[in-house]
Amino acid sequence: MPEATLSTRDRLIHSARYLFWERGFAGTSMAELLANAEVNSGSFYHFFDSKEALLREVLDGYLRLLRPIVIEPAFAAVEEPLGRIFAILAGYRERILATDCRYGCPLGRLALEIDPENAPAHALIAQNFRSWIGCVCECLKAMKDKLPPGTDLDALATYVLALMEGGVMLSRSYRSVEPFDRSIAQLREHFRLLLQAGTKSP
Amino acid sequence: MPEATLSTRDRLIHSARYLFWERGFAGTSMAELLANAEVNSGSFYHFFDSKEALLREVLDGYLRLLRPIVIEPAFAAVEEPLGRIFAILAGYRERILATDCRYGCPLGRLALEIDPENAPAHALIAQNFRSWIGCVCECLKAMKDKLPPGTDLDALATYVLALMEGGVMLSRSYRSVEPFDRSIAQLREHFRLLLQAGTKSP
DNA sequence: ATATTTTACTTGAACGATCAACTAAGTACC
DNA sequence: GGTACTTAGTTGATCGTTCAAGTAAAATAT
Repeated sequence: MPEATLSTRDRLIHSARYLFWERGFAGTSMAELLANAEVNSGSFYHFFDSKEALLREVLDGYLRLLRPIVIEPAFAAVEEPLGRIFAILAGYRERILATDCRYGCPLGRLALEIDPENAPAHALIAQNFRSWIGCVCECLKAMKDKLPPGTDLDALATYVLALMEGGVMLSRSYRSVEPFDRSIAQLREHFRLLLQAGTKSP
Repeated sequence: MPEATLSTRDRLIHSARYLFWERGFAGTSMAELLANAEVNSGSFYHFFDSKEALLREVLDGYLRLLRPIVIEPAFAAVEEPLGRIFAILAGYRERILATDCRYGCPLGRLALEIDPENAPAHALIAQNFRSWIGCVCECLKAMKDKLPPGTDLDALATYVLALMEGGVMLSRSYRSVEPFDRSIAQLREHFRLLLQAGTKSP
């Protein structure tokens, strides 16, 4: 996969992003990574101190890719705030279908795999989650007046992320998009009820 | 940890259950497993064909442990159907706190880690999830008349599971029970709105 | 402008440790 | 004497990492 135009360092990050997602961190061997990136081990250790240092770089990269890859396409497709949230979720549905229901959120996977004592890695994962929640929170703020007064927007956004991660997980083990769809349908119902309650006493 | 009273086979399953949860499947080496169970490799291969066969046995064990360990204590504590669902979720909150927010659902972790091509393992994981959903569905059926007519109980139970898994995941990366609590609080609100809507037009 | 040194990066073999898996000889209880 | 199980050790492959030797271009000195 690595393009000839990419630098050695970028090829390593590219391959790591793919392999850590596909096989996990422990499940990816250095040999596999080096072969995929077409890099010799010596060059690897010129750019990175260790496999773990590369993981941190990958997690940092996700932080920069979140908006352009996950959020912006959804925001570009829909104007309406609530529609934007469900457009983000529809993006994950696409990913599930594109991988024949083998999809696992790369961050979710690492969140559960990486040793909790690896604090820097978990800090970066949490930062990614916070950034995702922040994007959803933007939409919620834009529709704040339609929601019941006093609604905890941050908690609601966290709820959306938790549901997405759980839905993706279930769809992977079921090898069917159905549990994801069911979960999203219930979330839609939740918002319908919230908006209904919001118009009652504004 | 393995008690002297346990058989060799049971010690292996016991240790595997612990280590696959703590370090993951790929992250657990045979040497570590054998040392933890105090078993020699020859004995291991007398009882199991491979490390993967042991994984299947562990997943099968979870299926048998779900009700006695996860469900029954919650059902014993609360009588009211909706309260029972939140008692199950409170059990996970306890696990998060007991592990100093390092908790990862053993099934969720394996669902994201295990290679999707490992069909037998994923079938067992999905069976576990289905069983969990079934238990929650029991509660929902018992309060069916209080919910809006035509509510998809199975979808609602799937929704609860997805939310629990996502909440556990976020709390692990945040190293805080807060995201879990926030998600559960929103779920409580969802049920409040559902029950409110259910009493309007019965 | 040319010679010299420094820096940046690549090469691929080799390190010791550990990996999952297997075997054959042995013990213990029927 | 036969079945069930344990013992201790070996297998060759693979693990993440290191290293000495090399190249090519940029920076510095003459």
